Amino acid sequence: MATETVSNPEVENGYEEDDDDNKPIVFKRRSSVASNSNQSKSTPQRSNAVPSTKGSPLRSPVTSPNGTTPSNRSPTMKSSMPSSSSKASPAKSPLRNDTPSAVKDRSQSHKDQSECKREREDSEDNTPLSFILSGNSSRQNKGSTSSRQPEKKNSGDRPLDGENRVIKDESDDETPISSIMQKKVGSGMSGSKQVSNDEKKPLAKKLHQNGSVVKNEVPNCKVSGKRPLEKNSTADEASSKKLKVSASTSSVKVKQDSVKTESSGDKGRVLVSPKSTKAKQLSTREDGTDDDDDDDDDDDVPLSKRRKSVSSNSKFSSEKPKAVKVNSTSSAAKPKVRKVVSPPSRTINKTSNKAMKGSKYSTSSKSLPSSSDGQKKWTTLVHNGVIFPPSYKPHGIKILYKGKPVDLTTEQEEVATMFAVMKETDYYNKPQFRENFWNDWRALLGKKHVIQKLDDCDFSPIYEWHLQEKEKKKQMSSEEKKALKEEKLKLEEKYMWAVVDGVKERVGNFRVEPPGLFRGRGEHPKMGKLKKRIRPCEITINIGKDAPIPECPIPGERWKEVKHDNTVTWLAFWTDPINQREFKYVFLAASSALKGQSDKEKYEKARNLTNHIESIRATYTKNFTAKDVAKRQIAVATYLIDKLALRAGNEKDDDEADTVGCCTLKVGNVVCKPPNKIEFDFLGKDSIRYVNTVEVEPPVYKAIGQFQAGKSKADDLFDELDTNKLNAHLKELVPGLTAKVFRTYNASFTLDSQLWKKTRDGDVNQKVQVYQQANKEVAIICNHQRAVSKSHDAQIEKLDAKVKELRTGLKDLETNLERAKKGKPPLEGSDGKKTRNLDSAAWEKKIAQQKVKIERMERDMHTKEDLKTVALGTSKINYLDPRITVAWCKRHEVPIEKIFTKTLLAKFAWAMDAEPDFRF
DNA sequence: GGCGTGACTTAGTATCTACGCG
DNA sequence: CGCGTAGATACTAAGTCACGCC
Repeated sequence: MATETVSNPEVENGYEEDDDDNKPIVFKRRSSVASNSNQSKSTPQRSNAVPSTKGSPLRSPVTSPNGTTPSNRSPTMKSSMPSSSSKASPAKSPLRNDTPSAVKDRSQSHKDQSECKREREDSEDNTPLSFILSGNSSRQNKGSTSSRQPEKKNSGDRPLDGENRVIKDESDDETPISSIMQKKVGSGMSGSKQVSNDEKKPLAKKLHQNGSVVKNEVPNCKVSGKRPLEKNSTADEASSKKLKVSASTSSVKVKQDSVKTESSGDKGRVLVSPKSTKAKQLSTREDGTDDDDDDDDDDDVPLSKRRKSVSSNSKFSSEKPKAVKVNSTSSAAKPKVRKVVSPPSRTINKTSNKAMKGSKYSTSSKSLPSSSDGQKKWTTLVHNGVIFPPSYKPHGIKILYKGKPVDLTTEQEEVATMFAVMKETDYYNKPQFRENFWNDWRALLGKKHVIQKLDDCDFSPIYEWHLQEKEKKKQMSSEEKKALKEEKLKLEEKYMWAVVDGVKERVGNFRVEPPGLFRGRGEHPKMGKLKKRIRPCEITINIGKDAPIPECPIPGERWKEVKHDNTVTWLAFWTDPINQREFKYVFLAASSALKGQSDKEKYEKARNLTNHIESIRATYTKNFTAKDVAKRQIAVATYLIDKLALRAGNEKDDDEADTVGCCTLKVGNVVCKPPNKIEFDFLGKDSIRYVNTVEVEPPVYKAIGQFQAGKSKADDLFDELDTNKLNAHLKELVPGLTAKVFRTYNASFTLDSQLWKKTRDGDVNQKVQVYQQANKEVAIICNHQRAVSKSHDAQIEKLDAKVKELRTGLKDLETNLERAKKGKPPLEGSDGKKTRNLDSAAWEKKIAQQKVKIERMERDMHTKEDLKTVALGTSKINYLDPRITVAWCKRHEVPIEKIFTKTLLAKFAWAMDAEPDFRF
C-alpha cells in the first residue's frame, strides 16, 4: 500500500545517524540470548486457528459471493482499487472470518484502506496494485495432497496485538553481525529529519528523491560482502578477501576510513561501514561515473533533491534518457558476440592461477564485470570443472517377481533401486510415473526378460535394505559422521571454488546431477523417466583462455568441449537428459560478485518502475476500452500482472506439465462473477494452484467477458497475445521493462511500505514479527506456497496440550492467590507435593508470568497455523530488495542476522551498506 | 512475426545441521 | 546428553526472456 508514512517513533526519537560513516554501527546487545527464533517468528495475530480448508475450493469468503468456506488462506481483499485512478473503492473489507481477531482486523483494515487511499491519492499511485488488491486472493494448492491455501492478505494490516507486550527473554539478542556491518543509527542523523520530512510526502515524491541510493550502489560485494562467510572459509580465502579490501580501497579514491575492521566475537570480520567505499568504488568503476560526491554530503541534501541524483546515477535511471542503455544487460548486451568464442582475455591474473593452487588469492581490485557493457562478464576465469557422482555399487538385494527373487544386472539393479527407494512417495503410485519408469527400465531389461509387468514386481526387499542403510547412517557416531564429511569435503574442495578476475568465488552447483528418476512437478508427462548418468564427454567446460583446462576426473574420459566464452557466466553445461532441448548449467554461487551485480540490477530496474508506474497504469486503464482487441488484451493482461503479480506465462510444450501464466490463461481459468468480480483458478509454475477472487474495474470485467465470448473453456483467454508481444509493449513504455519486473516491484514495494508503516517501538522480536508479517504479505501476493509438513498437525496438538496444561497451572495459581489473601496456605500441587507458601504479591507475579507464557505459546501456535502453507523464503531470496531490509534493520536496531541467514548475508553482500533511510 | 535455442532466475522440496528441551 | 525439530542449505525443476534464423 502506499506507504503510509506514519511517522515512526523510532525515527523520530531517533536514530541519528552517526554522521561519521566511519564508525561501525554498534547495536545494542541485549543480554540473554535465547531469543529464540520461535518467538521471533510468532505472529501475534491469530488467525482463527482454523482448520485448513484443504481441498475445498478456496475463495475468499468475503469476496466470493457465494461465500464458500472461509478459508484461512483467502486473503481479504483490501480494496479493489482501480489502478491508476485514485478512486479507491471503499474498503470492501472482505474478511474471511469473523473471529474476534478478524473483527479487529477488519477495522484495522478499513483504516488501512482509507489510509491507503489517501496515500494513493497523493502518492501518485505507486502502490502496487497487487498489494492493494490481492487481498482477497485465496490461493490454493495444486495437488490434492498438500493443502496449500492462500493466505488472507489482510493480515498485515491487522493490529499486531502482541506487539507491545513485553515478553521475557525476547529482548535479548546477541550482538549481531549486523552491528558490525551496519552503520550506527545514531544520533542526529540527518536522515531522521529527512525521514520525517519524507513522511509528509507522498511516496511517489519520495521516491524520486531519496538520495541515499546513490551511495548504496554497491556492486562490489567483495568487501563487506564476503565477510560474513569468512567464518567458514579457508584461511586463504579470508586473506584474499582482506587483501581485496585493502586493494580496492586503495585503488579507488575513497574515503578509506570507511573501511573498518571489526571483530565480532572472535570472528574477526572485516567490515565496511555503510557508506562505504565499495559503493563509491563501484560506482566509479562501473559506470565510469563517480558517485563519490553525493556520498556523504548527501546527508545534507534534502531528500527531494536526492532522489534525482540517484536516478542519474543508477544505471537504470540513467538509462531512462537513453533508451538503449536501459537494457544494458539484456538486449544491448548480449547480441552479437554471444556465440562467438570470446576474445582472449588479455590480462591474465597470475595470482589467480596461483590461487587455485591454494595459496593466496590476491584480489584484483578491479571491478566487477559490469553488465552494463553487456557482453563481457569476466576477464579471467579459473576453475576445476565439475565433480561426478560416485559410480553405482551394487547391493545384490533381489526384487521379487511374482513372489520369486530375480537376478538383475548391475545396471538393471541400479534403476530398480531408484524406483524402490521411492516406495513411500506419492510418485510411486502415479500411473504416469510407473509407466515412464517401466518403459525405461524395460529397455534395460530387454524384451525377453522374465520381468514382463511392473505390477508383478515387489521392490520391498530393496526398500527395506534402503531403510536399513539409512538407519545405519543415522546410527553412526558423530565422529564417524564427521570423518565422512571431512573426507567428502577433501574430495570436493577443489571444485567448490572458481577464481573470477582474480577473486575467489564459490561455485554454485559443481556436482554433476546424479542419475535418478525424473521427479517432475504436478502432472508432468515425463515423471518417472530415467535420468541417465552424465559422462564427461557430454559436458562442455567454459573457462578463461589462459587458465589450465580442468582435468577430467574420470580416467580415460574427456570433456565434450572446452570453450572460452566470457560473455556468459556458466562454468559448464550438459544437455538435460530428460529434455534434450534443454541444458543444465553450472554457475557461480549466489554470493559471487557476478550474481550480486545482476541481482542489484534487477532491483534497480524494479525500483525504477516506481517512476513510471503511474503512467503505465494510466495507459492500460485507457486501453481497457480500446477498439483494437490486441490492444485491449495487452491492457488487461498488464493490469492483471500489475494487480495480481501474475507471471507472464510463456507457451509450453505438450511434454511439460500443463500450467499457465497470465498470457496463457484459458477461458476456463477465469470466471466472471457479476457485477465485477473475477475468479481465477489455475495451476501456475510448479503446478501450484492459484485461486483468487478479485474485484476488478468494470471495464476490465467487461473486457474479460468479451475475450471469453464464443470460446470454449480450453481456449486461450488472450488469443491475440503472447509474452513476446506483451514484453515488446512494455518495453515501449519503459526500456528494459518486462512482465517479471512487476513482481519484483510489487514485492519490494510492499515490503518497504509495510515496514515503514507498521514498525513500532518494541523489542527486537516484536520488530522481527513485523518484518515477518510484511514478508508474509509478499509471499501471499506472489502465491508462494509450501506443503504442510507431515508433522504439522501433531505439532499443533502438542502445543495445544501444553497451553491447556499451562492454563490449569494458572488456575491453581489463582486459587492460591485467593487463599493467600485469606491467609490460608496454598493447595498441594497436583503431584501431591507441598507448595511453598508465598505472599499475595508473589502469587500475582507468578500469575502474570504464567499468562505471558500462555500468550506467547498461543501466538506461536497461531503463527504456525497461519504460515503452514506460506513459503516466506522464496520472496526473501528472489523478490525483496535486500536494501530495504538492511535499511530497516539499521533504523530499528534489529540485527540483520535475525532476518538473513548466513547464506543470504553472503548473497546480499552488495546491499549491506544501504542507508537507513533507503526507500525502494 | 514465429519459432527454436540459450542463458539465466525463480521455485518447491529433500536433506542436513544446529539447537532447545526433557 | 541424546532426541526431535525448526531452520538452513542443497538440489534440481520450471519459469522468463533475449537472440538469431527463416
